[in-house]
Amino acid sequence: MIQLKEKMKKISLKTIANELGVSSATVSLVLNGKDKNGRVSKELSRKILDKAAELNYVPNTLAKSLKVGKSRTIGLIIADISNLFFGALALHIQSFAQQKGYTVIIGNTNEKLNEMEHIINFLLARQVDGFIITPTEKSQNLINKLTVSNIPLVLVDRTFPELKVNSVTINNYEISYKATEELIKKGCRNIGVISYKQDHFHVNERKRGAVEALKNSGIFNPNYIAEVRYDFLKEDVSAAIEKMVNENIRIDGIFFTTNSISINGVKSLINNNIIIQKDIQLMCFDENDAFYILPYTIPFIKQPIKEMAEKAIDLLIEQIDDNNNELIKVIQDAELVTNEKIVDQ
Amino acid sequence: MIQLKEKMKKISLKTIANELGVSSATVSLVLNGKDKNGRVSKELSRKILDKAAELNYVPNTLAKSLKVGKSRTIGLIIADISNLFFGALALHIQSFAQQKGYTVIIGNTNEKLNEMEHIINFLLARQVDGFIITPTEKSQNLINKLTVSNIPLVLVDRTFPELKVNSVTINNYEISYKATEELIKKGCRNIGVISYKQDHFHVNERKRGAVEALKNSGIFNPNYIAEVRYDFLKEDVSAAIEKMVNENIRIDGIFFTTNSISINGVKSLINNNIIIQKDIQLMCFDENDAFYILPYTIPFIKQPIKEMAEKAIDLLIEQIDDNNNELIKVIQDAELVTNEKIVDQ
DNA sequence: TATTTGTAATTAAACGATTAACTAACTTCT
DNA sequence: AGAAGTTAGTTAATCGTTTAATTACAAATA
Repeated sequence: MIQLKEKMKKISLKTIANELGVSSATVSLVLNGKDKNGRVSKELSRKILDKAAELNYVPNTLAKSLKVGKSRTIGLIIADISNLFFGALALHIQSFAQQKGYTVIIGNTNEKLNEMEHIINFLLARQVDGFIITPTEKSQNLINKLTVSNIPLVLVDRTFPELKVNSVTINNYEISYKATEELIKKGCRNIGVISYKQDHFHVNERKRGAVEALKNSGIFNPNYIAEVRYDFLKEDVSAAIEKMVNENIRIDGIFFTTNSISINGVKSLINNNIIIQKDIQLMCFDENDAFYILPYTIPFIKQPIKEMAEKAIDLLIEQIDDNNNELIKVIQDAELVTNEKIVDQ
Repeated sequence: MIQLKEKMKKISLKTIANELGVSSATVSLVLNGKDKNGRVSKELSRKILDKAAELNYVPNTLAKSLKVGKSRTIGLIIADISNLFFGALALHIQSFAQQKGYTVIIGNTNEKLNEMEHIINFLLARQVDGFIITPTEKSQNLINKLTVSNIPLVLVDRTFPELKVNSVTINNYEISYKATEELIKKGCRNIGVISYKQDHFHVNERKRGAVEALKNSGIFNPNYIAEVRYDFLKEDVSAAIEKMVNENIRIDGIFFTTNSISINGVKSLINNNIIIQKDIQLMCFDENDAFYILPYTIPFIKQPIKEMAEKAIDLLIEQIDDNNNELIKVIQDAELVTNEKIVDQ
């Protein structure tokens, strides 16, 4: 026997209006709380509210968005969602957005420019009210196109300093300088720096901060500066570590400029039987779950992820609501976390 | 000087139609590729396509969705997005959905029933075409409400066996039985099991599988079975491990029934100076980044996350497109990964 | 009494797209 | 030549809301 699917009739404003013998405008007014100062009588309001509940009315957000020209949706474009930093960032952005009544649609670019372009167009078609973006390399033109179109936009974590675009970042140079000084204070004299071989302003700022600190202490050694490729992260970090460890003067400290580099660096050190915190002092970027199982804390630079998320949402919604046109570049301070327990072995 | 925001006029079908002096219906036909077999002439098609490109036309998905009654959006409701397993699941679901032309809106319930209800209503208002859900405890009624409303739905990872609802899960009982046998084969005779004190069918099945294996080998000991609370995970796991380790007959193997328990368990063992793979053999649930830095691989049960994601999307879209009414419960086989390197110390 | 004010609703257009039904002008066939 | 078929479009309704403008009536004021 063929079972016909019961075509559950959708409940709309009109359904309620018809059942009550009123106009759908009145129903809309009541259901949106705009029935104050003599728009709709108390009794009718009550009846409408009751009927809506009875029929289990669910408003159609699409129709509303179409009418009012705002979708209360924001596009979040992340460079690499499998990276824990971005995952946490996305989580907080979503949470803050929700608090403000916005939905977030997440897109992942995998650090690819063409994917970024594709996702932006896709989200534009979905009528997002604005974007929060961690831009990929060389996406200046794409970003620029959005800003000249007056589309609300905030870059986060990364930015292009030459562009007139709102951003929320941390003080990459300063905190890296300070973090490197911390290694020096601990007595390290042969300090390595491992960074990406990429055109990312924020990462290069970190490297610059570390290098400056080393130079100002007179212990800078170009042999100890390594650059790894994003697409060969594991191999390159491993090679860099092994080279540093086998130099005639052995390295006694390393500064990693990103969390992905940090994780692979720590793994390489463990594999090479270098005892962290004894043979070598480390400074990582970002807190990391991968270090959770270690019996000690590796010093790291803690980014104010939650605050960045909140600021980004605030900036964006300000632009959306007020059509605020002024350019704002927020720089938030990262924090050094060094409360390590010394490993006892 | 006040700078007036230039009210960038939105480009719609009508804009194109007007500029070309044709009807918007024709434009719609062409832009949707429905201009075949004598609907629109070659030249006009060309002109419309060119004009659309020239004006940088972006279709309004909201309007389309409103008209056709499908949003090509699916709601993904995750119990705990900070959990790596769910993160990976979400990533793959999103990726497969995108391939099929669907957008995913993710909601996070934090394992809370009322948040789950709230998110479902929110997404219903956004006119999602269907749901993929990892349901929280005691959400049977909520799930049931969706199914009786004929809303396309697939549960994933977890399910309620008593409910007539589509699901994609793994063979929790069987793989746990097999995994425990593996520990026994390695010579373990005092095997602990740490699981959640919760009403989750899938986790309880894992526990049942382990317990059955132990019983069938005649080495079941109720003292070695621990249940921890979700909200006090760290403390409870730590206490359980310490108790097991300090029993008069020391434990020589542990089976963890989830990845979060696994991580905390491994951390506790390391903190207690128990040498994993020497003093004790482990079996974890799920691959885990937190173990990435260890110089050895801890045996684990690998869930086919990608395949689960794909199957879930396929099932859901089938329901959406074909109004397919038949009940399907997919059970996929998990895999035992035991290719560990022995730690050399 | 005539006018204003206040209260409680309705009307109707609009948002941007889709699509069934229709028209009009040519071709082709018998 | 008339009927039928093909080609190339248009018309108009519709999806579910919102909202400015309007109406209708009652009460208050001049």
